[in-house]
Amino acid sequence: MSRRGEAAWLKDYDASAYPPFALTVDLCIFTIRDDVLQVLLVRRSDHPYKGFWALPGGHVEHGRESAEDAAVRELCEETGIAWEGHLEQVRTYSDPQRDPRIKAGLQVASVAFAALAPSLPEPSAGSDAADVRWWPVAEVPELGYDHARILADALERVRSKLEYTSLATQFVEEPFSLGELRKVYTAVWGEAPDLGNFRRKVLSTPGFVVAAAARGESGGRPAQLYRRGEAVLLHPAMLRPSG
Amino acid sequence: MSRRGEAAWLKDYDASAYPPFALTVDLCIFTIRDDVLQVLLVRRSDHPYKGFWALPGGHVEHGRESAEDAAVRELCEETGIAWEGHLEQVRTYSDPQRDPRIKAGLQVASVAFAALAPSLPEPSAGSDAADVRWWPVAEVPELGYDHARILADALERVRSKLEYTSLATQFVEEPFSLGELRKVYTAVWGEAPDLGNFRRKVLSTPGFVVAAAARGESGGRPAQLYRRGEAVLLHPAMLRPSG
DNA sequence: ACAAAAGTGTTTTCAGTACACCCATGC
DNA sequence: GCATGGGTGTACTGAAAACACTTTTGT
Repeated sequence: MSRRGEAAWLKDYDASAYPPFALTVDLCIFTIRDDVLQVLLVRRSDHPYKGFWALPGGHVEHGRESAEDAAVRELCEETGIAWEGHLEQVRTYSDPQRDPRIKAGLQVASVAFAALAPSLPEPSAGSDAADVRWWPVAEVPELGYDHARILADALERVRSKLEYTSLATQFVEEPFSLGELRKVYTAVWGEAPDLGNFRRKVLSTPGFVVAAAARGESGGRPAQLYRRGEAVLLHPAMLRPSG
Repeated sequence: MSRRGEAAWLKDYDASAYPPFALTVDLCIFTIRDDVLQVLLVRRSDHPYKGFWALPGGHVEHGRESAEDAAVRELCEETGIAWEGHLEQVRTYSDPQRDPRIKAGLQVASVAFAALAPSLPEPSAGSDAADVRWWPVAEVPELGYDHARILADALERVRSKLEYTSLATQFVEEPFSLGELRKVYTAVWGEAPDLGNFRRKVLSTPGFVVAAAARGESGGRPAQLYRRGEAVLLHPAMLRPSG
């Protein structure tokens, strides 16, 4: 097939033959504050679901962005920081009834992402949000759209990814101690992995963490500090305490 | 928020304010034929990528379907059977440049699915395909769009899901012998798990398989037959031989 | 001295690995 | 008998679980 051949059919191509979908992204931005897993929610200042708490997100800009690009852009707009951490596509939600705008002839499909971050600055409400705040995942209020479902899926994804990847290191600021890293697992799983076994598992997995020279101080004995290693997958997995 | 309140803003909602996306599904339909993992491909009879082999798929019907619904419908159209097996959403591809129709002003986002099936009837070419056939995954030709990438992602998903779920049972017809089930792992991983260890792992996992009364005959000793159990997750996972 | 956090051993238990061996059937 | 596929046994190894214990700091 030649480039010239492509151009020919493109001239005749009728884009309007296909009814329009809107493509949006929804973000589950997780962090750990006060040793508890928290998620960023915004209170909607516009219809639909005006007044409801919901996941931050927005429209993918047509012709210029992928859903991933849009997620990074929205993350920046919502949290005020240039995103550099891990961004995980969870899944896409496209049920026609999931967004009330179907009644106006618009079917909205949304690509959900999970983002993990070390503790972030307190966010400030943007243009399209009446309020923004971190919520402990156990205390989230009723959410608009199908965001309760999306959040549940994202949470399960994060929990299980901790088991077989080095994802937990995305929640801590470098350099970090093994105690800090263990707190991540404790917060996400709701139960603390055994201290000794945890240390052995992390240190015996090549590339999970790499030692950093410095030592910090807190209340007790200074800890050896580490940075993130190159390893992504854990083989075998670190199993959560109660299966 | 009242229903009455919703109706009010909907009247003023301008759906055309958002540029149109097309939403499609791409299907990686896997089966095992001749003890080899195979995938269904179609040869495109229309632009774009006319003449290229590609994954089957098509447009989500606006206002009437979710991507999952569309996947089931396309599966039926492509393979001629009412789908009852497992359908796994892999991820969504939305890079503006992934589909040449962006030059005609249409950005096409595609939700990819992986479907697993026991051996299916030989497919016949449908209206929008010049040819249809099964391809061993090691021998697939050059593909149109970004389908090589999609297929690679789906393959990796299937391979890893065999490790920690009972997904393999979706590839065999009930009732099945453990030898048949083991062939699934062999085909997907490219290496045979140890016979004895495999049997022990499967039989010791509650709900992986349940014994069926009948016994079959082939060339050798008749095998105990099984049906799929209720278990979905394997804890701990069954690891593939070479990491 | 004592609290707090880091870090080390040790014993038990269990699961994965590798491989050898026995069973039932058709030809 | 022997090929074919089904099925069992066992010794070796290594990692996970549970828990006790020691070390180094701040106050």
